[in-house]
Amino acid sequence: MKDPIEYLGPRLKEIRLKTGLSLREIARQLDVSPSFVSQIENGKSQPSVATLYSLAKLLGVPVDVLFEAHGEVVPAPTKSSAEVERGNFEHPMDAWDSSRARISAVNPNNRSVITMDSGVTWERLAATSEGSVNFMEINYEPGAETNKTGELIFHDGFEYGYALDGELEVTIGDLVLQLSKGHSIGFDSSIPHRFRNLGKSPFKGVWFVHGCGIEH
Amino acid sequence: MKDPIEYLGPRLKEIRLKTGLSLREIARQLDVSPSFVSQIENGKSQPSVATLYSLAKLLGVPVDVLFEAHGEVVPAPTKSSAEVERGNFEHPMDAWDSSRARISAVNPNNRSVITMDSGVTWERLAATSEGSVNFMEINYEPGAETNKTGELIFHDGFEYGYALDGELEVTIGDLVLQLSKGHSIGFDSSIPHRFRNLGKSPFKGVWFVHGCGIEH
DNA sequence: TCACGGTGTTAACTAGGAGAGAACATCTGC
DNA sequence: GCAGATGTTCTCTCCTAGTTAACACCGTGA
Repeated sequence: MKDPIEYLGPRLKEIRLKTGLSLREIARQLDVSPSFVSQIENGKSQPSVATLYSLAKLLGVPVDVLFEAHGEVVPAPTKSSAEVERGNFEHPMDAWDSSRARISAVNPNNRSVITMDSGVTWERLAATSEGSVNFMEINYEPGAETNKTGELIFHDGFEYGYALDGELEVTIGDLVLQLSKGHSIGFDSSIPHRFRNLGKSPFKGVWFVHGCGIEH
Repeated sequence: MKDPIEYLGPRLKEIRLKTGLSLREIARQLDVSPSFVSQIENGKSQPSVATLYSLAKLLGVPVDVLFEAHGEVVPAPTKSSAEVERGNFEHPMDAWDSSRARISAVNPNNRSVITMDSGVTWERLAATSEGSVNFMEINYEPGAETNKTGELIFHDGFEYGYALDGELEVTIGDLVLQLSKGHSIGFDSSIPHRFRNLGKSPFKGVWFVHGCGIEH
């Protein structure tokens, strides 16, 4: 039996490529040098347990899978299309300014709307006074995706979603799942993720994003 | 959040003791010095990935287990069907224990359910690892109310709601409003509040309760 | 065409810690 | 008493995790 640790490097690279993150981006997040990440992936060096752990966390996989010899390669590449302009801010909970009201009630035809890339809209469900929170209905038109470049995004905090209508392909780390009416999810937003509507009808969902107030 | 790596040593010791192996025996098997094993268990030193791996293998546990905070390995994530319990706890976000998973996906017929007083149920929408958060679908049968005594309740944190179906009378402070499909609210939970279903059909809504980040 | 930003790779180096080895203080049971 | 377990805490060494270069390779745009 060969040493499973030999596979660690290649395995890491495989998973990283699946997430679409660059080696340098990983390094930036882990606060190590890019060269070191390269050395790890090529088996020229080994991480400490600490970096191994945060590496696994960042990629959204349990540590154990890093020791497994082979994972099946899922294609899931990209597909770019027409260009649109986007609302851009680095964190989804900064989408709206926080209000001062302690109570907020919103009815459906009265919502504040933000239009993102290519058929993605956010409608605010409550004008909260909390700065670190965003409560909204998200809409993905058929073909729409979080990021038209196909890259996965990540940010501090947690995200919770409830599917109201339509279907949504959700990719979190190397986990891919299909969300349909009534399904719900919750996940650590620091795991790289992406949503895509591969179906024929628009997807609607109740979404809740909140930061943990951690700064880096 | 504390560094899970701090737990590694104690966790190892705990598991080792459970297996009945002596520290020196472990050292012999791993081909390292007994003192080093001791240093690891007491957090005075950290193993390399290689020794960490063979350590886990020797103890017969997946590596991930070594990073979990405290005992009770028990992999089962409460997958089974609707378990029914009576709810009494002081704060709605303590309704379920926080899980360790960073990603949680739940489908509608697989939710963990808590039955409250008089026709009120909570169904968990995500087994979050955040302690201060609760993401759920709430159900108010016709005639059901938050508190059958008619009193208003309050607690720390914030609450956000989205009405899926039916009607709900919401009282927050001296504000009374009617929630119907598509309506949404958000409010400071420290304001005394109460919900009542005065209609003829059950009310369903997506609810999100979260504390102010206070640890307990 | 060159410049510039991105990507991943390798070499040379260093500081810190992984791990050794001894000596320590317990407990048994003979 | 001693001989054998157990786990702990020193001190010390040498290896290696992680650095800073500089490297070559794209694209893209001016």
